[in-house]
Amino acid sequence: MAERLPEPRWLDDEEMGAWLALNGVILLLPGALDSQMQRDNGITMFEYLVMAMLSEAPGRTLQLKRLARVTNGSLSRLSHVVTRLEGRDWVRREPLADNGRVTMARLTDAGYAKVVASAPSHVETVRQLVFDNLDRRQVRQLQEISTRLLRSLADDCD
Amino acid sequence: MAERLPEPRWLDDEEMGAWLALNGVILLLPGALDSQMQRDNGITMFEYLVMAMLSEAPGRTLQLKRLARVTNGSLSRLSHVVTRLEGRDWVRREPLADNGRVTMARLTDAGYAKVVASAPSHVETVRQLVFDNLDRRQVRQLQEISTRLLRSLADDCD
DNA sequence: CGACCTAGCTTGATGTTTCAACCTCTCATA
DNA sequence: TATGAGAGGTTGAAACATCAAGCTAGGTCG
Repeated sequence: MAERLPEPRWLDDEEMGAWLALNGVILLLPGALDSQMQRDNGITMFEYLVMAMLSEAPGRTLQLKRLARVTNGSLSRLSHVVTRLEGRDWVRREPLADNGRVTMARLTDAGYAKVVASAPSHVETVRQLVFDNLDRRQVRQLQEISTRLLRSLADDCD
Repeated sequence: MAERLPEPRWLDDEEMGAWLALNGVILLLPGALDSQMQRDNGITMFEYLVMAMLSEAPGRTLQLKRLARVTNGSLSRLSHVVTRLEGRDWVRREPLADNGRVTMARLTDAGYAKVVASAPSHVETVRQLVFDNLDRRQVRQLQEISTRLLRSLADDCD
């Protein structure tokens, strides 16, 4: 449990300040987005993400593995979600003829309609919670910073 | 479901890029922190946060309502977590004599020891996942940006 | 004093995520 | 042409969060 390492590299004041603020954001933002989506559209943020990614894919179809990657979710999580979405007739699983171990997920017309109907209120929320609070310069900084963090998070779980 | 509002204020390219990256971060970072904490210390990130906040409070004691606020969690969530932590003898509930409807949470000595033992590996993880990827300037930018977002998130749920 | 109102907290049901185990199919290799 | 390894996917159980309902103690106002 206790590592035998020397003194840990503690955070200094600037780092601690940044960390507390970031921590609050990653704790509150997902919840805020989720509850808006649930209230206005009756779906999870993650379900929306899955369908949104499908809606932009060629043929509105994507392999589950690939879908898992673009949504930053585990394969297991995705499988459960796709099962739920199939139950609502928004997505259908389709086996691939020439490769028996991949499964494709295809967005149905009803699913596409659902995404289209849910998008406006979602974008408005993102705007209110994120971009209305930042100026142009900060938007670019946010992208640069997030991209760097994302890179180190991504190798972690690949 | 469909608002009767005019055209939504869609995101432009820069905003969309920033949003996709930020979205990845808020999707992956909590999971990464949680799984490190679980693996190395056998507790949830949120349980750690609760105990860490208590460890810095005067008398290692805080009212549940207040504890809920500083951890950015709901009262209900907190109540469940405190029950779990009581079962492990890390926290104790203590009614307040002069006001029968508040409940205090006090960190036990064992709980304090647990926080102290868990801190180093946690800090190391935060460093690897966040600060090792940023330069000094970006740390300040991150703080400024996160603080702004946090402000708009906080009035949302008060 | 007595009836209501609200703050603070708890609880149980429901839904979602995670974890570990498992299955099936492909491909490389002998 | 077997055989083993590993990729892709599924599933059930356990852990956790959220939601709505409920409970009790303090105030408030008639």
